[in-house]
Amino acid sequence: MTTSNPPYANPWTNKVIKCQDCGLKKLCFPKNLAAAEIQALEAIITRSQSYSKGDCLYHAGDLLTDLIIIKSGSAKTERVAETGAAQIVSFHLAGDLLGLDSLSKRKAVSSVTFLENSCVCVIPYPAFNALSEAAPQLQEEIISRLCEEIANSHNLMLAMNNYTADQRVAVFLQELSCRQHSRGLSKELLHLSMSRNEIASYLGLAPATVSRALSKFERDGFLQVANKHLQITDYQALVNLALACPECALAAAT
Amino acid sequence: MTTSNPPYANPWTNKVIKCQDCGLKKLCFPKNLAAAEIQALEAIITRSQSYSKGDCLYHAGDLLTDLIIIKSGSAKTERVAETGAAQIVSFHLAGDLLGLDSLSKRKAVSSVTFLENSCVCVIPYPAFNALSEAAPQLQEEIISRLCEEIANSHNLMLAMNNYTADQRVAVFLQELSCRQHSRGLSKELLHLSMSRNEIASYLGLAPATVSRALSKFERDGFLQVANKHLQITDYQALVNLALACPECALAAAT
DNA sequence: CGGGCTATTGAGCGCAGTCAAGTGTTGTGG
DNA sequence: CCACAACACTTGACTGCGCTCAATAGCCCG
Repeated sequence: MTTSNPPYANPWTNKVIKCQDCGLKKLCFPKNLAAAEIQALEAIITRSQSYSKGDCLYHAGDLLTDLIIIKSGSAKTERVAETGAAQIVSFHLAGDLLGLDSLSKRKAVSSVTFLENSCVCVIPYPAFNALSEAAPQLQEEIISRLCEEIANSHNLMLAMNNYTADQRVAVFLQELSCRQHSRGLSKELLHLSMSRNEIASYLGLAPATVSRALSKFERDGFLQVANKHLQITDYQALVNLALACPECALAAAT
Repeated sequence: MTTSNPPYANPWTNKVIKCQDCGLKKLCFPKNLAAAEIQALEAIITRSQSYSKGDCLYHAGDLLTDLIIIKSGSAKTERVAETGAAQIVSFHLAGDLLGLDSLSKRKAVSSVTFLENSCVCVIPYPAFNALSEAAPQLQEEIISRLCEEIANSHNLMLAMNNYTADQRVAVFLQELSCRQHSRGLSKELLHLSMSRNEIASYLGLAPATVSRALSKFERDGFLQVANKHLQITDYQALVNLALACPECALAAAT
């Protein structure tokens, strides 16, 4: 799975990037940590392992040995029932922690797959646990992330149960827009790394319904669709449709 | 909200019940803790505050100052969107921790309401935090509970998106049956503390659809319905319909 | 015993799913 | 670099599940 490039180094530049110099430091795991703690983290992080589009980080049932953070790229978390029914439960962007739902068991309850070529930072659990004994803020940060994940799930459930197909797609776009924005990217230009199929699974819709919604938004004049490149031309119209979705507030706070 | 009875005492017997003597000790928060830690917990727990059916523990936005555990009774967690759309995201039974989704912010993102007359144990956050510095197992336990909550949400999402109305109701009954069973109660006799309306909200269905599903189960001969008292007469038939729902495995492990 | 609420059941309709055909896009090998 | 194959997406027609609305029946409280 892992393509072979030197550990501890960015595969593009072959240079080691420290947390202090990382573009994600305002957003990523260490955002609330003191300088000394970040320095301690530096010592145990393996940087910039890279994966290709479609690579699987782990499957349900795998043993987990590390805390993984997306440095660049994106991923999906998918849950599969014994019946074979599958459900994408979250999309992950740069700065997100992966495998939070499996943290306590150390055994994956879902699978994570990369949606594009991606790099990750790896923190081995033993070293992390040793570190968090000295720095309780690390545990706090983990707990905070877990709470966010719960709140996100609940919001998604609310949307799935109470909103129409069009509204759900609007919520999805708004959420993505907010998350891109908080990463310093444009609010209006969305680059989807996931397929229509994956969006449909996430929102509990049929793929055809997602297509129809996007086409409708284009007809209604507030979105331009060019395959995976979307442009929101009237943000307020989108928000009106999504009706002040709570995801956005959360994503903005992240 | 709180009815006035002496703190630290069971309102029925007026006797203080220690964690060691509590019927829930196999299931409740301290289940994985060492004797010394439980003893330390004892010192900071306020026991047996009681609430009446319909009482609200807290509303979204309220400041949270304590960790709350249901000692007896049941409750629901409800999330309300700015649009007014409401969604019940979980039902809580004895031994459950309340307000996990609001833990990190110390400010409720959802509201908790009791479904019947209930008693709770209260652990003030400051005392709890002080204690967990000395006993990291406490933090571990919290993290474990949070992970379970995430997994539960994801399972529910999966059910809502992939299962028919009948299957969802079957999943709900099976889940409840498992949770009752792990609390030492019957697997077959279910006593619903929630209304059809609340079940419908939880499952993302209309109340009428829940009624219809229950009537159908009765016609099909594996369930007897007498208002809030249900009896599962063919458990396997129910499981076949719910198709090995993952909730059950989780509830059994709790 | 009556009032109010909750649950059940029926009739009809609409949203979104399914199926299928057609179009566009991407990646691969000649 | 082009041709082709495989795949992803769009769009249309039709169907059906579950929602809505409404009327009736049952339960629980004072």
